[in-house]
Amino acid sequence: MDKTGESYTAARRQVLNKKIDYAALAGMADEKVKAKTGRDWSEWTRTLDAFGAKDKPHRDVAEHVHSIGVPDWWAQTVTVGYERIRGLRAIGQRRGGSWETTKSKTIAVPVDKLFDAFANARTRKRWLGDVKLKVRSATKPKAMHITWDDQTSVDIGFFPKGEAKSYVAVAHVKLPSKADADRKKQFWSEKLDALAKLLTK
DNA sequence: AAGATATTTGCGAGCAAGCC
DNA sequence: GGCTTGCTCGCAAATATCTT
Repeated sequence: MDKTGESYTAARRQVLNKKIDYAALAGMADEKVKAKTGRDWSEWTRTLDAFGAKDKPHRDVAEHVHSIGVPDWWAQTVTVGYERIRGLRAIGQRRGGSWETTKSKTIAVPVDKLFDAFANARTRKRWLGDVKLKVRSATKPKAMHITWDDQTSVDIGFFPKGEAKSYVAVAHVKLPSKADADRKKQFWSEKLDALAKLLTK
């Protein structure tokens, strides 16, 4: 790698486009934001800096954005994107500094069966392995909440998707660091695959 | 390889319940 | 009472997968 050349290129890109990769940081393409909110990221960054968004809580910023005429959902997106650009938060980081990661999977099986695979300890063991967890609560074929063996918490949601299909969404919250979040994401990715295989077979 | 379709992802809101 | 934590849900873009 040619470090000098790289940073040189990056620097030049900044000068020429003055955009850097805000879009990548924010996780939302520049054209999209521009189309929906009337401003692209560099403009938003300027606008919000001027507003003093850096020192304000999310809610206030989102409200301000909304008051400018941006629709609900986009107000959130813009606010979160800004915070990421400014380094106030990273992907997966929640209020209070904890992290979360989500994983979901569509499986060609009715919700009941899917729910069962989680609710039934024996079935669960077949794809999840022997994990020490505590089921905090379980609501019919809709959702389930679990306390993991490391005190983190796992939220699981089950949703029907047409006739015989359904999908499960796993959210692992309260992770202490990004490394943990990454690890859990990988973990769930594998387990969910295993689950799909098991049920689909 | 382009286009169409399906799946996946991250996030906050709002209400309920629990705790100081 | 007021604050924190838990529970559920919907949204729209991004990414992956399948067609042709």
